[in-house]
Amino acid sequence: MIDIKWLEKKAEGGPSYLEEYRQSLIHRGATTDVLDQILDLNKKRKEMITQAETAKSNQNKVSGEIAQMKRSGQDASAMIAEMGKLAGSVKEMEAQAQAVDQQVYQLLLTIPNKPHHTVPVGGGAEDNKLVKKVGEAKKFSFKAKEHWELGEKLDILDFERAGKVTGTRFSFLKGAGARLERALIQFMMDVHSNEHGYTEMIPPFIVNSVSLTGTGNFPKFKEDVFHLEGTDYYLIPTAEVPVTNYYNNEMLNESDLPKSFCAYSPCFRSEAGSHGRDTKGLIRQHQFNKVELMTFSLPEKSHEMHEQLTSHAENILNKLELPYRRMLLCTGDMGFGSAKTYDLEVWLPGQNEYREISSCSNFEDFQARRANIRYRPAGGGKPAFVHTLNGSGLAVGRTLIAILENYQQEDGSIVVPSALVPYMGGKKLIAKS
RNA sequence: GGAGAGCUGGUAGAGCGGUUGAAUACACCAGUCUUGAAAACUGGCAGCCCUUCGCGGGGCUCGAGGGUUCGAAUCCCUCGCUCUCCGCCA
Repeated sequence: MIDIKWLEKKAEGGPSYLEEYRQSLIHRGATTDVLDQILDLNKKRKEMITQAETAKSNQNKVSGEIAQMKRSGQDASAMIAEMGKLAGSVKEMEAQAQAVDQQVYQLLLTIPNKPHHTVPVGGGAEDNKLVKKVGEAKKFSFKAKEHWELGEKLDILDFERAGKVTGTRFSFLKGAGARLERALIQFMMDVHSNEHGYTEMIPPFIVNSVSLTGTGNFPKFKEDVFHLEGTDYYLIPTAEVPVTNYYNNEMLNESDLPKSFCAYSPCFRSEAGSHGRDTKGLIRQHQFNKVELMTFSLPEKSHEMHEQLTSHAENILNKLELPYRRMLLCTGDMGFGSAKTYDLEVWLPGQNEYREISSCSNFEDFQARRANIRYRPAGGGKPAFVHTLNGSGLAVGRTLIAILENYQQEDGSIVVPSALVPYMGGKKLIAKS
């Protein structure tokens, strides 16, 4: 959530002061009249609060006098009768002020974060900036196959039966495929907890609407998550939701920060609105596994932590020796709550293109404000919002795809990356049995 | 699923209709003492909102939401959560 005071202050400087933010809203597909609406309502809100509080103040004063009189044995019935008449209108004014306050809050929940100044301005993926490229796209002496073809031939992936059992965008992993998925989870969690210092976590895979509001999924992206009918429970679209809300409504100490967690979870996404995209294979499933990296940081350290977190995700790709590139997303291509996002894109020879395998974002105080996660500065002083960051470290299903496509051989067998061999019980090759 | 107990500040924990936004302790911050640290002592210390250039003033918040009342942390209702016991269960 954007700070209403920041918005107010910017607006005071004249229309030009908000121009940059307005532009970023447009790039993110939002309309900017919400801003004017919010600013107007906020003015009204302040007036009404002042009015209601003046009345309330008066009521409190008289109540105090009544208490005094009662204590000294005087008759206060005339005063009580008069206050009785006023009580209703005071309550009404309070309710009205509260209603406007709620309106402002609800609107604030629907507008995206402001981009960090290092983020390139742009409308879509074509304006993203290449930060670096690691590894060379492997040359094959034969035509590289796509993972679904490889997987089905090896009998380690089964989409057809998943369609029967559940529906489209689901899959069975089988035999060495299931084993490879499990090995990847284990491997990623080991690297992040042992080498990168993250505390591992397995969060609830179901959360409530408060948590989803905290991370920014609600109210705007409600249709993206699966709802458990008749409850306030939702399947998590990412472990980011439970892990970020781990400290919801809490006050941390500066000495507690930074706090970093790596969490394994399945992720569930309705993929509403992506009909027809990536319908084949494992790329876009309703359910997939992911290892998530999440950091609660001091505000002044968060961009440094962002670089670090991204490099931790990259480290998995390095160890698996998969070619990839890091993109800095432009204002128009970033997620709703992010101030700055790096995407890691892995090379997929079967599809002959780079595909996102991790997205690492710094939300600054956007989520902390929604979820009310603060810390008390070490030298004493006012509590402040923490900064939250997260990134995939990595999307497991897509990593499996990358391994199948990059490590394929002409006969359709798959060489197991050496870093994974111990996690595969010593198996070095996945071949047709 | 049944029965009971509880939910108060950063934490623990008093208060149970009217100077109680809340005793006390711990934590935290500042200071005295100390070569330094610890201990001891002294003082400070909830958050949010409105208002003010500032000093300050005002309002709200004792799990959440309603209600009773001139007035509610305290009484009533609904919901959520936690704990204990019983049942069931991986």
